[in-house]
Amino acid sequence: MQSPTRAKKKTKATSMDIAHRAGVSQATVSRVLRGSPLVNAETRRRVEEAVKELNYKVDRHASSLRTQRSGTLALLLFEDPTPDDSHINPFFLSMLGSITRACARHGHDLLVSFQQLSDDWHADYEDSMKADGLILLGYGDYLAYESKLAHLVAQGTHFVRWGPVLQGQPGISIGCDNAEGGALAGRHLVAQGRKKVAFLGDASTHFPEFFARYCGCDAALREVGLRMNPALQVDADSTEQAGYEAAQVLIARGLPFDAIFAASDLIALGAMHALKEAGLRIPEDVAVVGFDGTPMARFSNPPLSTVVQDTSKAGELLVDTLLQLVRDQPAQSITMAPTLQVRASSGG
Amino acid sequence: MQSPTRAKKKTKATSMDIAHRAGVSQATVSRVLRGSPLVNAETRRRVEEAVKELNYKVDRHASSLRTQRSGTLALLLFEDPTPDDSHINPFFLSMLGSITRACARHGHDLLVSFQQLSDDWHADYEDSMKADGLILLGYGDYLAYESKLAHLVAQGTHFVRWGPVLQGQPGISIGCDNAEGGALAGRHLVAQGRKKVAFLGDASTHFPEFFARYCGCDAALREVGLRMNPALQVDADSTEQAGYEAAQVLIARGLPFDAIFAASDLIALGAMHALKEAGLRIPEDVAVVGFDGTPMARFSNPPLSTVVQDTSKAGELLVDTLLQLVRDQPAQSITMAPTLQVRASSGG
DNA sequence: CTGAAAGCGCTTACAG
DNA sequence: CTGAAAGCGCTTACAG
Repeated sequence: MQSPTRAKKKTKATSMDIAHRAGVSQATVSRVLRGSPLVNAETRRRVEEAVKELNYKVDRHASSLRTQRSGTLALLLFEDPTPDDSHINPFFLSMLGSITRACARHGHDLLVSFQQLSDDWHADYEDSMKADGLILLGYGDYLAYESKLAHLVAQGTHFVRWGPVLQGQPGISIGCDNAEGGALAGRHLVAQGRKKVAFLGDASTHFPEFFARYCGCDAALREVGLRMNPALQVDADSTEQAGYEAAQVLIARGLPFDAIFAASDLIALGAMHALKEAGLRIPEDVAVVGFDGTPMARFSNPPLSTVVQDTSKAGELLVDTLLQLVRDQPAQSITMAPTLQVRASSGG
Repeated sequence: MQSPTRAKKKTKATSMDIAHRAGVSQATVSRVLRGSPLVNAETRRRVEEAVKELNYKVDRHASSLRTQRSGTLALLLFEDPTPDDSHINPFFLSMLGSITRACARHGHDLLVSFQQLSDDWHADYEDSMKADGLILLGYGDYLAYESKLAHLVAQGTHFVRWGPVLQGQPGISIGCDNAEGGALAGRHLVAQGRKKVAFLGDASTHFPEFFARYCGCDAALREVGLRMNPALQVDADSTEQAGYEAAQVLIARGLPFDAIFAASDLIALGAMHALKEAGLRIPEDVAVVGFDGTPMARFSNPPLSTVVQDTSKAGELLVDTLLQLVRDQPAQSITMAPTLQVRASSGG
């Protein structure tokens, strides 16, 4: 099909056109559009009419240039290393959804961008005035990340980060209580009579979120005199493939285990795959609990128990907090409480 | 945790500052930054050095105001009626991901926004100069939609729509060959020996995509002397809940059927739920095929056969085509070929 | 309550 | 190859 004949783009109406039509000065048009209280009601009416007739919209760039505010927030999503093109972590995808909604509710636009951890992102968006503030999202090696955050703080950039609230960390974070989430999983597994809980996911200071989940689970086991066995921990980043391979490694070690606590749902899903291939029954032989509360956890076979992070609320909090920062109001880091969703994978 | 003492925001460097520092005029700075060929190599070097030292970024609003180009594309995602806050259709979520990537590759920013079909979106983004062009995404009643598209064309707005390429439709579309997708499903079910294929999803001109899927499946059955039975069709929009309810309605009708072709994966997932509750075995009693190729299709129980739309390629094509339009280059609608992913739900 | 005027930070003819 | 100057479309003191 050929390109249809395109209507020649009409030259856009400006506030000058509105002024002429309404018989007022351009300044008055601007006052009406900004909702200034010092405009006569009748004048206002005439202007609004002209605006409607000419289908006028304020030019965003002119306005932002003058006010030095863009009315836009930027969401930077990190992925390092670059994953398969089509499969962004579903947890971040739902965050993206709720952040977009929260922005809309607050009358802001949202600029979305994927970044590599290695990129020179730390000085771009706000300096070029594209956005009034930044939302940072993504897994990745925290130690590599921290200096960039410090740089942002030094530059006076407004930003919030999704992630754990850590001692002395630069900037403000909104995050889930990962230790509590781990404890939820651990207590549940203990209640199911499990004693040998394996952990799939990196458990070091490079990934403080995973590490806290591990520690929380360990703490829960210790409440009843048990503990995590480091020999039952296998590194994995948050992909199905990594979970699959990690579970194979775990099985190959030949040590007995009766439960897997996976650092994310994606890891858990991959692990279940490997368990089934090895002829292990879920949950009879091995109970599995994931983390994140992603949509697909409900649909897996068997349905996956998971520690749920409320992405809706998280998105709202991220945007709220960032907007406070942008307005130079005091703001603080927030830790959210996770909940446990028990399903068949852990024999609930 | 209290807000950390924020470094006082330094006043941003402007091209004037760079000019002073490099000992040239502001105009020359601008030329260097825009890559103008008429700048002396040594001059260029000095300017670039100053830019680096002061960490200067071109002010986007000033630049856009002057050039009347924003370097930004807007993605409008329609949802009507408003669904549960957290669950955006996963198919659109992956489109969002691939569109974001494609934009980045082309050096454009992406503004994301959710819209209600009823909103006054048709004249906003481009008129306010926020974006150079629009990408339209979303399900919804096409008949309600069409007049808005015509309006966009009349206004000379640059846009592409994800959706079927229809006769005489306003504007340009990139879409999947839904009839072919339906045929793929139909032929496969026939090959599995199924004869009574039910269809879950609205099959009317209001939803041309679903309708084409239905017709394509029907055509495939007719190739072997069978046909779709309208009494085995139940309306459903693309949610799990609707699929669940539609399957219950179907079962309640009491007519025999040995396969379900669902208009989307979400519908299929909901339907499988209802089938299992009714004691029907998948695929022994009823084979199920979905549509979209969403990630969770792989994880369902049993894994769901589905007609796959390549979201990666779709995102790339949408952005490419829109950019052609923005540059006033000829562009055309494109129909993409779907593929069939056979899994256990259809006894493959 | 309203208008005239300055200025936000760029880009790009125009002149040299 | 470079600079001086106009102007993109607004917002907001300032004066009345």
